Amino acid sequence: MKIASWNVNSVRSRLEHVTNWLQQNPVDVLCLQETKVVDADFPRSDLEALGYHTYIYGQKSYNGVALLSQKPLEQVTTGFAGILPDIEPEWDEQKRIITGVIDGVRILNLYVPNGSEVDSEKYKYKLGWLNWLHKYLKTLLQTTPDICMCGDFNIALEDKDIHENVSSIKNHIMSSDAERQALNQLLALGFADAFRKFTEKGGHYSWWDYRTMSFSRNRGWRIDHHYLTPELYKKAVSCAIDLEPRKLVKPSDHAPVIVEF
DNA sequence: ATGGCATCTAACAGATGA
Repeated sequence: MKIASWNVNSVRSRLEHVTNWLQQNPVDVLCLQETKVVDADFPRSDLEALGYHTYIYGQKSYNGVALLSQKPLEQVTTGFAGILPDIEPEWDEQKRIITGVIDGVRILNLYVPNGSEVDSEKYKYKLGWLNWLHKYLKTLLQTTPDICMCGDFNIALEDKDIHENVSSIKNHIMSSDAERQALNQLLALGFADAFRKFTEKGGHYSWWDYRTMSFSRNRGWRIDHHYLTPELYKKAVSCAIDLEPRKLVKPSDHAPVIVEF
């Protein structure tokens, strides 16, 4: 089974890239982030025409996640409230979580808040959001032991996941100590990085800033991840970043990442 | 130190992203 994750930075702006990519890369499930569209305007029919079932959780202008699956998904849930029904509704005002089950595997598609700048209000929101995600995962693991947690985490866990021209990594958004600690606490529940099962070296990135020709200079960050529970991690046979869509005209600033298990 | 670039909104500048 192949599961891909791709922050498309607007599914409507990227529709042609997404449909072309799916035709060339017929994955079982594609997890999209930053769809930036309300559900009524999601380009559902274009994707269904390729044989994909669509499960969407969007909002106006910002955020938004979706699952595209060749086979129908079971037990689809959205938001924190899908698993934590008592959570305050404000934590789901930003649409960042959608999940579904395929062949007994829970696919968890996340768009973690960006955080803006260290110590900003958005940064505190990011850390609070990750704290709720910890509770969410603990609950989910009680009923679903096999989880593929993927998406745009907006966190680079190790220095080698960041290009060498970033100064003060420890105080930078996406690599600060508190962000890494929060992510490590999630992983301590029993998740491992699929990419690192196959690739030890740094220099592999999934996001490059649009500005300053970052992509052509490979000044990027690896912030899009597939984290697997133990049985899935054992079964994983590959995990790779596809650079091709990032080379196109008007690309997303993220590249898709694909895991196979 | 700043802004670079891209997307969205009922905009023509500002918020957001990372």
